[in-house]
Amino acid sequence: MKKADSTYLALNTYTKLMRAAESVTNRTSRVMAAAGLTISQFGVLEALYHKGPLCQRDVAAKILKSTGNITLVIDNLEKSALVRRERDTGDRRYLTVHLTKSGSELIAKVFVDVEAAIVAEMGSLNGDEQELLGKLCKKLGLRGEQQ
Amino acid sequence: MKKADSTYLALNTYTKLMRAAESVTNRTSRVMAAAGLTISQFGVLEALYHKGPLCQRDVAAKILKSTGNITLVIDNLEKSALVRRERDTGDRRYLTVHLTKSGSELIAKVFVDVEAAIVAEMGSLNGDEQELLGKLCKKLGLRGEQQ
DNA sequence: AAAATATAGTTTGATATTAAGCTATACGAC
DNA sequence: GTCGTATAGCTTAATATCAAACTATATTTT
Repeated sequence: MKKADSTYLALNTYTKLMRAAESVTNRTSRVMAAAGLTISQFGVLEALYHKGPLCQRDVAAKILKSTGNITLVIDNLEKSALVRRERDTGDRRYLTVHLTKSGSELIAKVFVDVEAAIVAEMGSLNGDEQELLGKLCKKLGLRGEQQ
Repeated sequence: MKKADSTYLALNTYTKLMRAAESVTNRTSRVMAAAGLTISQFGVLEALYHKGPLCQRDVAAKILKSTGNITLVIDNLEKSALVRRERDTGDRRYLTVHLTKSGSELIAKVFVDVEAAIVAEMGSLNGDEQELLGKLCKKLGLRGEQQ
């Protein structure tokens, strides 16, 4: 394969990967928006829902965002009374973030809907195709971890 | 395949797709950041570079963003003297956005670097794998167009 | 021609996001 | 115990992003 061809193929593949990810994200985020949640807010609630109360640093690590960002996202979730902060009595630097009752109820419902949306999105591929896509994506993603 | 299994597979595939896209984006955006450009700014400059002068609406359509957003991005590019706006003499509602000399020089250089970064990213897959990934992603992406 | 409608771009208000610097707390070394 | 360092979280200043309301211009209807 000539250099020009391989460059063309790489750019083409890149574009399709980005479009697919964007397209899937757009549609799943509509489900979140319908519940009044942004993608980040959903990410935080989901982390708390599946891992239990976490300190902000762990929340940040879980959804791969900066701690400054998490402060704001949790501020907004707190205003909506979906989470509450609790100062750790042992180490007072830590704030543990808890789901409130209404936060817990909301995320339980929205998570099911988002899950269904993702399954629907992936429905354009059969099982074998999904496995294949997963493997190829993993190979690409791994590049990152190693560097 | 049981429902639980197919749901699990779909969620798993989704996660890998997102991670791969994120990982590739992170690394290509570093190349842009090194040149002092954000992803959006790069997108605008690249559109103008390959399509010639465009009105803001067309720029917005090209990079799939809202027109309100484009106003700001172009404001910032204009401050950096990388583009200039020109009021259309025929239909005065239109502003045509042009690359300046320095904008043109910058994007010519940065585009080559970004292209190289993308080729490097895709390098973890061989040609056949890239074609396969492209096909699978296209199937996923298409869902969007049809709806 | 005047009124209604459509279109291009801007503004506003909310949220997100990062990097970098800041405060408060904790902990280990001396 | 005090000092230096590390850590958790907050703040600030940019930029991004959207939706919705708005302005200016153009076009269509009547």
